[in-house]
Amino acid sequence: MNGNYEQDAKVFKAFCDENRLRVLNQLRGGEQCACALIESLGIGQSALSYHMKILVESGIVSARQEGKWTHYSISDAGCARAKELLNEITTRDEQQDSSCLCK
Amino acid sequence: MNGNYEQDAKVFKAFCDENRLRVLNQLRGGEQCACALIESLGIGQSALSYHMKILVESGIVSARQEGKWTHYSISDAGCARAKELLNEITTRDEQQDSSCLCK
DNA sequence: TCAACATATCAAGATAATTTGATATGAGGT
DNA sequence: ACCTCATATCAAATTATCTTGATATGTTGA
Repeated sequence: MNGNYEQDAKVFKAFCDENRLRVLNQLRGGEQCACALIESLGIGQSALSYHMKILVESGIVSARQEGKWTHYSISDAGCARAKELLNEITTRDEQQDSSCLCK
Repeated sequence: MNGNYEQDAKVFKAFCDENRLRVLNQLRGGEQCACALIESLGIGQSALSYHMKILVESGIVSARQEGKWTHYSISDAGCARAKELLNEITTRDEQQDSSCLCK
């Protein structure tokens, strides 16, 4: 763990909201434009935009502009990074000693 | 993806708060009791208890009572579950068709 | 049983995240 | 240039999360 908890927390924020999980689930089928997401999630345009911004900034989703449409897709690099992070966070660190002083 | 987004989001909430990431990082060194965590994180007793509850309920941490002390440790099963989930969420689903109707 | 301690819970306030509606930006077509 | 459409941004209201201090619960040892 590198110590920049704020940055790491940001990555996982992608996954800790129901609407964002719904978006991600839909993107598992492949690239989608905003209009398709709005329709199938039954969410306001403004709310979707808000969540997509968080997803893109976390690195988990990438956005591609095509004329007036924005197409979103899951970013392999971003996901790989998230998996690495999760591994790191949950793997024992032999450098640390665990001696608990209480008792 | 199973569709219970609320439950899945709960798992990732373990990782999206700075203080919880600090706790997890410290637990990578092995089991720790609450008093050790309070001291090294410089956090109030009540606040730690709040965060530990979230961590335990997410399944990522397990608690072991020993007399008046509670010892916390990273749960291998919970972490495995989180990794599975993350994999599922970020893996392409061939069942879904990705046709985007716009344009 | 009582006092001391560790942790949990509660209620209040503080802060942050989310939703909504209104407006801004920017692309395409006329 | 103008109009329309897709998306982004903003401000306000709502809701969720986090912190703090006070109190409750449960354990240990005298």
